[in-house]
Amino acid sequence: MDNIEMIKDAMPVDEEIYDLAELFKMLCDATRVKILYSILDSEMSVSDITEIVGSTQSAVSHQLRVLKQARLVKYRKVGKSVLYSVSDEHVATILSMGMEHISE
Amino acid sequence: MDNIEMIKDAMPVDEEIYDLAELFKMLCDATRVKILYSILDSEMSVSDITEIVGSTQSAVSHQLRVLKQARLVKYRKVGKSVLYSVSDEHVATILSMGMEHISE
DNA sequence: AATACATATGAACAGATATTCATATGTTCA
DNA sequence: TGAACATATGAATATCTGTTCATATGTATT
Repeated sequence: MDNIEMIKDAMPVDEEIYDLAELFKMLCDATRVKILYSILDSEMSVSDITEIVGSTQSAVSHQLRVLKQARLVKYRKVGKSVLYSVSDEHVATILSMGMEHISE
Repeated sequence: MDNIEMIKDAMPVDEEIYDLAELFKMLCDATRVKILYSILDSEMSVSDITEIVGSTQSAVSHQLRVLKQARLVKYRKVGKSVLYSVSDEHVATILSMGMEHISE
């Protein structure tokens, strides 16, 4: 078996590749990264996130929806507010891996 | 100091955020992810990568340029060929962190 | 019930991005 | 030198993406 075939065999299947790319797609926008940093350690309301991120309420809400669909964030309603937080600790790990890479 | 201010202070500066998003942007396209997997362990020529990835020579070359600009891959010329490989082991780490996340 | 507040959402738009096609550049070998 | 091969590149295009604006939905308070 030649080298090319070996690499082909080791390659994740297409579905995994797409899912992986999809995950990173969530992290490739500065607004979304800021949102995730905002809610990494403690849950935050949309208006607080908006204030922290320095964007508009609408833009933040749209992006939260995207993150929600990707299951990267979870939320609970409290009165008029909705509190968001990251859905699992992998998010923090991936972000800090990335940070480690760029700060060389 | 309230919670919002604390989070704001812990937030990476904009430049870091953008660089981080930029890094993940390199990984948010299936073709680029496949290319990186192709050259994770051993260097490969453009035509071999093209064959492994199952795309066109032109598309692969364009994407290699993008990855090159982001310093995620390095290359050396050997005869008519150009052999590409990943520029550092962080790439593999980030990819496998991502894989770990999606395979839950 | 009326008002104010918090969040979500749809449409529209501008900018970014990946691919394709055609072709240029560069290298080897006869 | 000319032919064949390998890679790079520019232009064009179609698609995708993030923001904005306007407004809808939902909740609490009076």
